[in-house]
Amino acid sequence: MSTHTEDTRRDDSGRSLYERIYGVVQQIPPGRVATYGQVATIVGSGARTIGYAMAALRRRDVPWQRVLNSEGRISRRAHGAEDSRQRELLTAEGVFFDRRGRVDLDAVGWEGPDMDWLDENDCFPAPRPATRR
DNA sequence: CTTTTGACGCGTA
DNA sequence: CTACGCGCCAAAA
Repeated sequence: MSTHTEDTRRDDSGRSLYERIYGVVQQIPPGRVATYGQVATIVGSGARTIGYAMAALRRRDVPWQRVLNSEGRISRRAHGAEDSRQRELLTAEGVFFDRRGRVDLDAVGWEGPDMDWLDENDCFPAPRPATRR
């Protein structure tokens, strides 16, 4: 089909940036969480882009619920409220939220893909998310 | 082509 | 703790 408005940003393996992002998120194991910034560093883009990709997500094979913000909280949606489903899904896989609605990134923060995976997928290492302050 | 719109992060005050 | 600014940038309008 000869369109000119479709996504044309591809890497060497023919994947769009969003597809690469989804590929990274799929590596996060159950019971662990990554941050938007962490995924961004891994794919080499800005943190907000990860949020856009999650918002645009239509596939069901991507564990989007495991991506939290740098505070270890569920980011608010455009409407202003948190997604209660995200918290349910994480709770169901054993991720504990404290009274302030935060998870302990030091305890459940994902360490990222191993070097081989990063290499094969043209990604970069990123620091494990940690509790700030 | 331009403008708008965000599931972000971090420094500062 | 809250509030604000600004860099970031793909996608849709």
